[in-house]
Amino acid sequence: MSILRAVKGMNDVLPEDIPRWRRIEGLFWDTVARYGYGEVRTPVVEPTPLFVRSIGEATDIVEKEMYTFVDKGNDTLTLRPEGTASAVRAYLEHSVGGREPVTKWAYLGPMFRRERPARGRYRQFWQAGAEVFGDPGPYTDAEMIDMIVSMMRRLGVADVEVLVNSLGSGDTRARYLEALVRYLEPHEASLSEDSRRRLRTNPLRVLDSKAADDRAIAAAAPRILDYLGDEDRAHFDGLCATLEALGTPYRVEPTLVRGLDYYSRTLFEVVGHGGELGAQNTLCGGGRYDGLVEALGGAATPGLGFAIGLERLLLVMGAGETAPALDVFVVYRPGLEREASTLLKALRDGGLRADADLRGGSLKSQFRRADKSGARLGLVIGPDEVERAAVTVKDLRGGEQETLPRDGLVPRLAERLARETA
RNA sequence: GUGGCCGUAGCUCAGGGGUAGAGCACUGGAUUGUGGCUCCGGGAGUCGCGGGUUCAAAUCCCGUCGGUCACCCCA
Repeated sequence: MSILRAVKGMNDVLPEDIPRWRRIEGLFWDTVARYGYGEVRTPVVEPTPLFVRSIGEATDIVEKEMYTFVDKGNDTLTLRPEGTASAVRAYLEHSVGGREPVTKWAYLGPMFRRERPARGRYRQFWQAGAEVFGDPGPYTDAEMIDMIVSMMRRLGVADVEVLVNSLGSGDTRARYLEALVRYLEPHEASLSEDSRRRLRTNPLRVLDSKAADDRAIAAAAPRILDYLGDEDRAHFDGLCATLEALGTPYRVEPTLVRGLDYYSRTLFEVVGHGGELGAQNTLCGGGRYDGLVEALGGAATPGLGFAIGLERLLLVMGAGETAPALDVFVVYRPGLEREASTLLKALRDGGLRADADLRGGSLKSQFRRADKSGARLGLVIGPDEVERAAVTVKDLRGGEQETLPRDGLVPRLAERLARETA
């Protein structure tokens, strides 16, 4: 394993790409703040059993994708493969439910899954997500979906589709699973190997199969929406009606299942259609997990959450414009390094983003660097300027320049830059 | 995890047994203290890595690592 190569499926983000990331992050935080969420930060490692018990023993994530290791104290730990389990753990550990009836948390950070990497799918990938504890919905469910869609719109991601489904709860699920297995069993011989296995371990997932034969069988399978009990039905209808009231386009997708065991009732996915996405076109996934908090040892508390894959969003979001990193670039004649340094300090202390090439070199080469830096203004210091206690200020877009007194220069420039950007 | 395709300069790529190339990028210059356009010059590559075949391998063979596509799955 080369030490000069990032671990497979894990990536560096270099400064030139950071503005796009910042745009997403900034918009995410701005959006969730508008909806009343507070930020939560949890560790990237948790005790392995937390994930096994929340995500589910028979899921792909737990079965084959976790980065699990034994630390020096002999504890078995896992790099978090998703954010909900940690959020629930923190919610319980700090007894948050006892202090407030409804809790709205948002988070942004790296997640880890050992899968075969591909475009839009990495072993360390970034998710921005949110959780709501204590609100049974369905209005919050609709609000959350609407929040995600409007955020994507603001990012310039237009071509998206919202898929929703309900997995019901308790009785509904039991009755449906029975009907589903009864339907699938006669077709068992025609199912793919994976689906045959899932028929035993997690029959719902058979609906999720992309294999052509499986799809045909799944298409004719009984639909969970036809099995919803009265309360589940009312919940789902309430979700749909609220989405319509909010003007959020959506499509009911009865075979939408998703790979985590903890979901109940509302389930949704936002898929993109940009050619950049390839087969990994799920931009966001989420749903309701009303049983999870209790299953992990807390009081019965409804839960709802989603996560957006940032790398995928990056593939489909609009280019946007990026502001140059510098306001001014100082250019000086050899021998005037001290003057250049003190001018730079004054500019920076005055709140301007200023730089220079302190290696010196010809004015020509310094100006070339000034140009490449994207700075708005070039400041020139030569013997003439020093003698007159002045600085020559050149507009690097137009080219016109004037010599201004050094005294009062910094606030003057700050004002000029502020005026021109406004 | 299975199968296909691809790895040559920082980037995009040509070269498919006989001395490693182009464009862009980087860098120096085109007379005195001025960038962008143009012109001239310069630096830069263990041809992903390891093994094999051969007088000779970037080129052929095997393995391996990485990327990518499909499957699988998901964000």
